[in-house]
Amino acid sequence: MNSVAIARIDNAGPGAPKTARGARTRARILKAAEEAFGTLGYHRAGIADITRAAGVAQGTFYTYFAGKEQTLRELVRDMGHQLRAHLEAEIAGARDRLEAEEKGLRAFLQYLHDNPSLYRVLQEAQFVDETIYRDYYEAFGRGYVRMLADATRKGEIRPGNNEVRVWALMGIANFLGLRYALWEQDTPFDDIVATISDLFRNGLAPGGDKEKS
Amino acid sequence: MNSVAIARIDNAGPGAPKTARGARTRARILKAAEEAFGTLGYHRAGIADITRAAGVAQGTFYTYFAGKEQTLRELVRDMGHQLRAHLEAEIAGARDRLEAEEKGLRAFLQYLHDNPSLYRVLQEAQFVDETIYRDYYEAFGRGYVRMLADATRKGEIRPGNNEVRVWALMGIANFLGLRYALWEQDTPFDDIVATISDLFRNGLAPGGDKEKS
DNA sequence: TTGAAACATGAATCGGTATTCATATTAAAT
DNA sequence: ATTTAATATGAATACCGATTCATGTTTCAA
Repeated sequence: MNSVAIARIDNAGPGAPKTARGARTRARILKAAEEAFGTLGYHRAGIADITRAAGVAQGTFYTYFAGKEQTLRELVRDMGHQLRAHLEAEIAGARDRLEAEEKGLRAFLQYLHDNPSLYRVLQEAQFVDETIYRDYYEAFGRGYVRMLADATRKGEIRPGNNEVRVWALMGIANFLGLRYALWEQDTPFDDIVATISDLFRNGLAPGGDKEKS
Repeated sequence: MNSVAIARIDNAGPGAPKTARGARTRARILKAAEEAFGTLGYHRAGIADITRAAGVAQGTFYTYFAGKEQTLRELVRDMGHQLRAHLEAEIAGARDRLEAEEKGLRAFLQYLHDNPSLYRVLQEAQFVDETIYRDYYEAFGRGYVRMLADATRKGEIRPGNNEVRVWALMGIANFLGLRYALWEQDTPFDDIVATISDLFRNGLAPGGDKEKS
């Protein structure tokens, strides 16, 4: 009885699978959780919804996850990695920072359109445990600031407070994504990117455009 | 028994108070709900938390509100009105659109700092009932687009897709507010406004500043 | 003053759901 | 083939919190 209890406790953590079968099952559950959280939302989604979609019994969930919240945590981490990897690949060919911003924004909009769960999972995580959310954006922001610093050094953008800029840029992408990639696709991504590109190249103020390369 | 049931049902709605005392109580409950939702979050905040803070019994809550969700709905409406009224007043003296954007951003940051509940209540509403959130931003956006259209007509800003711009601008304010007004106040609002103002006046691209008035 | 409507109470109800557990089944090693 | 660890099961548990309701108290008009 005692040994059983200890075994349970040791097992309480993530319980990494030790078998191919286990790995498959765990992955199925995680994907099912992403879908459930993404469509129903974190609170409305029950463990039952997740396990039903994964095709396993409710108890199986706890073989691999310590609870609902840990699952959300892991999902945010995974989805963040995926997104970042995707964006980095997409902006790889850019000649300069402004072009990278254009490519990055377009890629982000498209990615959100194709993976709508990302937005909801991430935003909801904010209210389940704020540190999940903060960590995500602070990590994202740190990398972004580094890129802007490089660009400043290369003379591709004006000197300025790059940290503030980064949060502004993340806000732009976030809201445009919500409005034009998730809610209504009534404006072509090209138009959106062109509008924001014009903002970055010329600002909002009137007056002659700057020289183009 | 039947008449009682009917009376209950008729009463189920908002149950507008008919007495000064009732009005006071309702207002106390609403303010308590704002605080509870703002600090604990919508899901964690229980009716008991609200009524305790308001100094009334749990049942009293249902004398004035149909339920937890309706309360959130009403809060978002109220807080939205307040914020908009405040911002309109703050940008009233602006000479042109760019100055209005500066004043508006500074006022928004300050308002968020002073009323931190706004952010959380609004953002969480998104996942309780998306229409609450959409309505809020679409209403906000409509007014904003009108202002940019005016500014375009007056030649204060470059022609462009003002709807896209508005969503970008709302995103900027939102993220800067979250980062610099709610999370860490490590950067003076003046610096933030100056950075964003430079973005609006000159873009990110290098090259000579435009003429100043 | 009095009676009815409005307001207030708080304990009980009631539904829901995250988590546990005793019990099978399956996979790999000896 | 046998044994043991890993996986899987799903009903039972256990808790939580939104809502209700029978009852008491206050307000206010007549």
